[in-house]
Amino acid sequence: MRQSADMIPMEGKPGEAAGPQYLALRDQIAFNIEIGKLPAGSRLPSERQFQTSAGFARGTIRQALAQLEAEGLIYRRDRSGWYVSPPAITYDPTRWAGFMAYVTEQGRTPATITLAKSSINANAALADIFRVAPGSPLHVIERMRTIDGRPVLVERITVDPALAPGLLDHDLDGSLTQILKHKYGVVVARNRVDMRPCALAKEAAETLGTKPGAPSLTVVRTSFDEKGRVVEYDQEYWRHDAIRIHVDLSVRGEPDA
Amino acid sequence: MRQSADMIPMEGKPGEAAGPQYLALRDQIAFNIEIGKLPAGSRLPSERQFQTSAGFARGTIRQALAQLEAEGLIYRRDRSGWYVSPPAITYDPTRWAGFMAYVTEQGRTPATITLAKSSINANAALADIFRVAPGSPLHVIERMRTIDGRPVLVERITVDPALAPGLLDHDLDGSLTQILKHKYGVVVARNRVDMRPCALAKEAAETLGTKPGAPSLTVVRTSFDEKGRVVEYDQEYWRHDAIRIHVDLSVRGEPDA
DNA sequence: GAGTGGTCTAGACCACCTT
DNA sequence: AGGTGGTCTAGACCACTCA
Repeated sequence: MRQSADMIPMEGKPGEAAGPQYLALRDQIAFNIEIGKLPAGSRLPSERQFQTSAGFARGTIRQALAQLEAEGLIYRRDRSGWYVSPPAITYDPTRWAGFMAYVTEQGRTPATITLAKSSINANAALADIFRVAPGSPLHVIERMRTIDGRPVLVERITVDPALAPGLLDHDLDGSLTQILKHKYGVVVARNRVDMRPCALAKEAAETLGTKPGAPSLTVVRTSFDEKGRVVEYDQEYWRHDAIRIHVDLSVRGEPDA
Repeated sequence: MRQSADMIPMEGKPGEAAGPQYLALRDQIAFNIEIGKLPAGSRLPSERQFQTSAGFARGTIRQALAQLEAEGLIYRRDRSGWYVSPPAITYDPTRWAGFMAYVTEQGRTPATITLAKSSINANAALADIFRVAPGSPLHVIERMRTIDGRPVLVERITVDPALAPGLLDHDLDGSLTQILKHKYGVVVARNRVDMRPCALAKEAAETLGTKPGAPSLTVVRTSFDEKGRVVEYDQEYWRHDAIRIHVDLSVRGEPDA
């Protein structure tokens, strides 16, 4: 039996200030998410069902959905449908725990899939980061990580083989930092993290099962050992609705806000 | 004299892998930004000029522009046009400097405009944060901040009047933390920062001169004094292309990435 | 007042996921 | 095979900005 538009009947919402129609539809969907009529992970009616039930053109529907996506309330699975976003994971760059630990702590189920491992020759940018000559060999690992089965990030890790020869022969689905520490005696002493909102490039979008341009958060992490050598250079692309940054600090330096 | 589409002639770009037309147009525009033909702050040709020169329907043009906006390469000024984004400001939540200091340090010109100041009664959420009874009076300040004349953030600051009576009578265009420290002897000892990508709500969008749904970064900062009382609760909404987070840390705790 | 982006319509075909 | 979202067209009118 086909599912009709009103199998997930949307509640109306008390009148709002007039505005564009797509925002009214956005409000209505957001309202239904808030009150739990559309629980996390559930699927929204199809765009064409909205067309019928809401009476707008499909473009208008898609504007409302794109707005909700930008807000992090819903996400899309390419050519499958729109789904309500699960809660985000909180990430604290000053705490020293990895993905697996974070996610487990927060009552969710993490998983890692290694997509590719290869050896490349350093281009100018990488040569500069690792302080090696351009063309030097570097290990590159590409992984995808999921929370409760939903892909939330793709990452590309670069490691200097001088510090970890034969690294690619290990099982890389766990903690890389652990492998570096226990198998190679390489210990991370300093960490640099850069974050910025961005949009998914085509490739990353494909492996995350979404569309190029989907909003995203780029996290670039550079790890140094006690001698200041770069141990690990990790570029992560997160679904923007899956992560939340939290930092807790005591004062040092001069207040001047 | 009217400006014709080819007053900013767009360079063609070496052939790319086939894909949607809007991505091809995106690549072309991004290329022209990279090579400096479209410098930071400059205005792009109008959508209708693109329609003529690129030969696509306007919807397709707008898709390319929205993609570039999501990537942070361009931004819009409502009903005025599309502009190339200036470089982002780097923000380090572990460093103890305010907006004015950051921006100046990075060779840019900051400014603050106080939009509104008022007294409200705490709702449930705020009462919980400040540990006061619901309905207790609270100071609320709304400000907009600009870099080189471009609005980049709106913020809403809440302060407990018990700690700073008469705060609203001061000039609030400078550093609030300074005022609290020097006029009221209130010193911030601990700081909590939460960040997450989001989309601008209607009001914030209007004051930033953009459209609801424009990508954005929410930064919520809670400041405590040495006794653990909440001194300042600051909700900031940043244009997502204006900010970049940078954290530099030494290891503490257990590595487990 | 001319031009801009913002919103909206009503179609169409396609690639891909799902069953 | 049927349904989904992804892409694209060719119009239209509006609110607003800017000179």
